[in-house]
Amino acid sequence: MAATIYDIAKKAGVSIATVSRVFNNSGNVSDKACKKVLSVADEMGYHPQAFAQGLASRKSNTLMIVVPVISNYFFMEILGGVQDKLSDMNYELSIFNINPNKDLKKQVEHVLKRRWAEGYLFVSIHLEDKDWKSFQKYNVPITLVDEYFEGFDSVSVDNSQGAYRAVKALYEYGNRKIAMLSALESSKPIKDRLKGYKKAFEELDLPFDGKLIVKGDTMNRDGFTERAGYEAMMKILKMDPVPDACFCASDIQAVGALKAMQDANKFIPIIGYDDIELAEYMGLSTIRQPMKEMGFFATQNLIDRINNPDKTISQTIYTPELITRSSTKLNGRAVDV
Amino acid sequence: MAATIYDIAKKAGVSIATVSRVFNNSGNVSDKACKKVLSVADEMGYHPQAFAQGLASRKSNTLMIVVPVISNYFFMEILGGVQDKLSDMNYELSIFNINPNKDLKKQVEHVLKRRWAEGYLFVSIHLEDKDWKSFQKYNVPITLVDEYFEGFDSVSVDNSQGAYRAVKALYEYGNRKIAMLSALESSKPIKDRLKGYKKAFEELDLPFDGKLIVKGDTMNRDGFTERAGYEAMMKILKMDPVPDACFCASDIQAVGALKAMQDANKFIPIIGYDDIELAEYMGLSTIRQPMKEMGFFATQNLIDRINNPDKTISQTIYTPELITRSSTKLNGRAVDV
DNA sequence: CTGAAAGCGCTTACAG
DNA sequence: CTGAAAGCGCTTACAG
Repeated sequence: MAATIYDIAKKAGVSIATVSRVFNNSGNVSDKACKKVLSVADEMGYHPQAFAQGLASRKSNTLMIVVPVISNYFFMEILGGVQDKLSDMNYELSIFNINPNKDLKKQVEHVLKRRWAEGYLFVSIHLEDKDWKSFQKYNVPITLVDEYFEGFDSVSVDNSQGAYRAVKALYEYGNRKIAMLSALESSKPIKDRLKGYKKAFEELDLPFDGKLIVKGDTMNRDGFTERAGYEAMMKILKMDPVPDACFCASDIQAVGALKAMQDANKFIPIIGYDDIELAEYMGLSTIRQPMKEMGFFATQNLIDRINNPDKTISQTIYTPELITRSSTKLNGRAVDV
Repeated sequence: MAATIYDIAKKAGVSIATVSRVFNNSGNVSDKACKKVLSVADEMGYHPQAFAQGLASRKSNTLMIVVPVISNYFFMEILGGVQDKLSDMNYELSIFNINPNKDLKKQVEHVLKRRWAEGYLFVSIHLEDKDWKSFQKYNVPITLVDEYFEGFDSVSVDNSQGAYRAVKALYEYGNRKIAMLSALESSKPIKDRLKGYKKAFEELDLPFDGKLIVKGDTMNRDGFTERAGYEAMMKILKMDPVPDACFCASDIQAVGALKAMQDANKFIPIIGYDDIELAEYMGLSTIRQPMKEMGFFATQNLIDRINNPDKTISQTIYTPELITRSSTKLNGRAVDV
């Protein structure tokens, strides 16, 4: 059996209170006692047990990040930002992966009830306002990322605005028949991006045509995959006439689309969405979401709220930015390799 | 203040033992009592607190995954496999991110001492045998991924063999001057892949030339980035004469290399390493590491050990597989777009 | 099937 | 600066 605080106290000839003080840097310990405790602890390989500390102090020192799909690029970048913020803070990080086959609301509620963490970061979890509202009663710090609800801090990007900018840029390059390479319509980001796409058509006075909105057949990860992008672009290239240009709902789909164009040997200008690291190396024009910054900022926000539960709720909305690279530059000419 | 087991017990007119039994499905509770407890709990939004359960039962129901860099593709895929395995198991998952600026061994030891988890998955953590050995005294289930030590279960890939196969394949396609696009030499995977590269040269009776081993200048993530790959390939293409072909130490570097070839408008056959999802869409030939399977299997292994601490230690070594795509097909002809 | 009670390993006023 | 003691919210033999 591993050593406990009692073993250390006995061997060091002090009380458990003193041992506790040493490990919590709470001061009020003589140099001598401190050294003795530390050396005994080191010798016996002792360190306070996280769970006992958590229970006694009523602080878990843990943040939990709740996500729907763990291996997607958006989440990876967010996670990177979270880690950057956490790197020199004394918090543990737990990940809760939502099971897509079970009830979302129940899973979220369960997580909250267990009181595992001191604060929760919900990433890309989309619920109705009334559901979010019902969680307020748990009275625990929550920050929403890529989602919006007035009762919690949130950090998100204006998806509609992003799509709008993409279409408008394509238009300004001289394109008129602008397709959208979409994904699962019921997904929140797609809904918002579709909205922006349509808004652009209205403002630019372009004739709207539902057939220009195309998605792939593979719908895992809600269709945000290279494969789905490939499939969709193949459909687009088979249209007659072929659209002038295409707005892709995500970079990862755009990667598949690029491949499709190569295989079909037909090229149209495209703009992606996200600005994942790869985009630069693929020469992909895109709408940049500052994912890492969002993760960093959201974490900071959450920690601030933990330390100050009464601070004003803040809604942070980033406006996505157009990044121009070569994928929009072949505009106008019919490129055949 | 949130409800505790006492509140529920009182309101349901039973003892706390009964409430506990209900939530632990330990049976021996009358239907009536069970229903009553459940309805009261639901009404008061009660669920047992994880930390108190953990302390009392001496089980944390948590697995911890320890990694050096959180946002790299290898880790992402491993994590995906871990989650797949965990999805219907009753375990929490914590992530511990090693801080590259602090002492590695101390951090690992600290993690172990806190006894946060019931089992630990170390991913790409490379220590000397004597260090791993010293951790055996903590007597806690540990599975190593992408690392080998005889005292713990491990799951890894034969990196030397993988590199060997890549070079041999390139050779069989008729190439003789085969470069290696490398990364930080002190990184364990690079060491092993270099070994395989050299072994192939010997066996194939090719003249070894250290100048053929090239790396980029950017060394974040140990040089496993698109940028480093781009830089290195640019150097390779400037060599006189240009090498016939190139083995890239990772797919992500190969992506950068592909871009470099495009920008320089010079193409040589290349083979990557990993088989990340993108590889297929880039037409990148590669050496496949079954990352997701490794994560899945390692997790299963770890859970098995938690349940049966005395089971025989197992070392699982996957042999990587050559996947042929278009990036090796332009062999022989001098392609200029 | 049920409850009283001890114990898990800590923290933290409180009194000195 | 130090220690005795209560308490954190559970689980789990034990006795019935």
